[in-house]
Amino acid sequence: MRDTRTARPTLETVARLAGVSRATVSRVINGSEGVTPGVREAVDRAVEQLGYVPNPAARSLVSRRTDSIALVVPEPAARMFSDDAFFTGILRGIGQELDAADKQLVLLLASTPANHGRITRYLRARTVDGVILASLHGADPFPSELAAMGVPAVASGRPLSGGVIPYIDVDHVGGVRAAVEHLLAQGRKRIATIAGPQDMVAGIDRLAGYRGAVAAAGMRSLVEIGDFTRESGTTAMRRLLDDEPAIDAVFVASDLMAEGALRTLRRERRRVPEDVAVVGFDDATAARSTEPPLTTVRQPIHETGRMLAQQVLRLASGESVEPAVILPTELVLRESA
Amino acid sequence: MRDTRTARPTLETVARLAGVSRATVSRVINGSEGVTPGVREAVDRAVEQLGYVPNPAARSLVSRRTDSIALVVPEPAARMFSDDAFFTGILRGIGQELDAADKQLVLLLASTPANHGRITRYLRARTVDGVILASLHGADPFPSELAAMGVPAVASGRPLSGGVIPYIDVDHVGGVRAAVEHLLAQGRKRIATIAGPQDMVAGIDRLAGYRGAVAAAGMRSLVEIGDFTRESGTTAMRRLLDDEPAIDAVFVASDLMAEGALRTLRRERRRVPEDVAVVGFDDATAARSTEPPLTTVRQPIHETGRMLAQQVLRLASGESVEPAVILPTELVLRESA
DNA sequence: TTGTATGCGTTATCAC
DNA sequence: GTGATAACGCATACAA
Repeated sequence: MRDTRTARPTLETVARLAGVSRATVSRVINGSEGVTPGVREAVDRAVEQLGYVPNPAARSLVSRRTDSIALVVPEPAARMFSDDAFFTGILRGIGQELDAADKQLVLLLASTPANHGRITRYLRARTVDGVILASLHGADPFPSELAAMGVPAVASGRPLSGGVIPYIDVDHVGGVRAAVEHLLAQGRKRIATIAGPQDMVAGIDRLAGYRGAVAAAGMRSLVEIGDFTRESGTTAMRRLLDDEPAIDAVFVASDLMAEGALRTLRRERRRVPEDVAVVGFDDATAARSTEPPLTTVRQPIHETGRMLAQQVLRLASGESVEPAVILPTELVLRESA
Repeated sequence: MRDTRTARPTLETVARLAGVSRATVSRVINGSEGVTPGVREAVDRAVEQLGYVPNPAARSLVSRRTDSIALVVPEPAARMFSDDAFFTGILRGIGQELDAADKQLVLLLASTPANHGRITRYLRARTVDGVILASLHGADPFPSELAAMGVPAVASGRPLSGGVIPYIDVDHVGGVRAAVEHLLAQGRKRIATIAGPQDMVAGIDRLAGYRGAVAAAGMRSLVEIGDFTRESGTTAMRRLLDDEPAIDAVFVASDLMAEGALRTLRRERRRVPEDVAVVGFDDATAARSTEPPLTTVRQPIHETGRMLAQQVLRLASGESVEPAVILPTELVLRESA
């Protein structure tokens, strides 16, 4: 006989206390239809009294659901995130939705190649009902692997590897177009860009947006590539000024790089926005505190997280979802442009 | 008869293919001692051929281990993290250690009170082998709750609620002392501080460190309280200058607030470090890029994460650990002081 | 060294 | 409406 005070109660324990069968207790726990109110009450009391909590392993073993969703974060992404509210923003969006659906979040940090195998194995074991992919770099193998394994999965950002799984992304091109048009409306004549890395969707699409908008205005492109860090913004801006001193505006593909660019402009004694207008992208927290405050393209980070969770939950429950959801971006006017 | 091509293989499937019993396969999988090399090989081949992966639910049901650790992040913490590499740094440290131990990370975002109950239930269900608490705000109820439930748990940062569970923290006081002594060695006469919120350990301990070091030098304290945001640094610095124009140095309890303080100083035309020396705390990425670059107290974030994971793994495996581990901080000299 | 048998705590399919 | 009872997939004590 086991010590009832220390051993965790099971369905059986509850059933005995309530004077019913395990099956009935299970029905009450899972909110099944046909249970007499009186019985239901008795069971609820017993559950309360014993502090009973269902064993997820046992439940999952038979139900074949785990009630948990994995978020896979490749190392390059983790690094990118580290100086920006992007990661935590997405995370909180995801958390909110999973919470509402009573699902758990399992975080998989894909750092090393060894670890990659571990993750694949983990996912193959169906330890989670679905997967959210923070696939920020180019040749990410996860999307196709997951598709092949038949695991419900959605990606954050259009996977470069092709349309094998549904994804959520923001309207990079539209956002950049709005930015450039704003600059044009101010009468800016020489609009350059500091682009992001060209092996990341955000880098690629924002540059494409710039090229398109500038071409539409009959202007020439003027491009420097950065890597989304503040430092790269500083040096890219310097190169830009060297190449083309007549620059009167620059669209920078991230706020962090824009901070760096502002720094260079300050050093070079170019007034912002009088001499050179600057527009960033992200609407990071810091964009409010730069000098001058940064005009930037806001992307709905929290909403992206929520959407990711919503879609993967749909997939996990057998529904199908749109192959792509593109969330709107918005130009936020401050003082730098 | 089930379709062998779609159904996931089980121990049974592997056993048949390898021509042995389930028990033997289980032994091979779990690396038990006494198994004939030949048999082991046959099993490995079968596993490989079938792409067999153990079912975690079944395994956990019988073994009573889940091979996963939860990280509980209260909402205030999540918000704090959002503009700083702190969260991702801790996360990567934890990830690295859990990875090495082949454990999974379950992220629990404790946002709403409703959600709090959900989390407690989840933890009580022993769905994880241990818990890491990112308990950054004052009256966090989790430490005592977990202690009462007997769940292996460690906290990041000394829990204000008292010593109910082991914790990992950094040497706030020592770090601040080094900072103040550095300022004293420069001959600074009027050293103020911008402290953090006084319901967070980091806020409390850093202020205590400042008071101690200043008192030891026979000087008076001069304190303004911020909330760790850039904006609060800006306004606190302004108040400080109003109250005591003769200030020639300030220790700021976070780099983010220090950025704000630098901004105010720049506006007030005070040269840094000539007129006013500034020392921050954290060594955030941005500390390298401020103008001038920020002298600051570095805390070993990654190491903290690793230590958290190590300790909780020890607890989970039945060992006991020190009630507190304090990691060293280090003064990083740049140009602001 | 290997195989047999049992139980882990649920859910679900039956009868009643 | 409720109660037996059979899986679910694995680890392990015990036998052989």
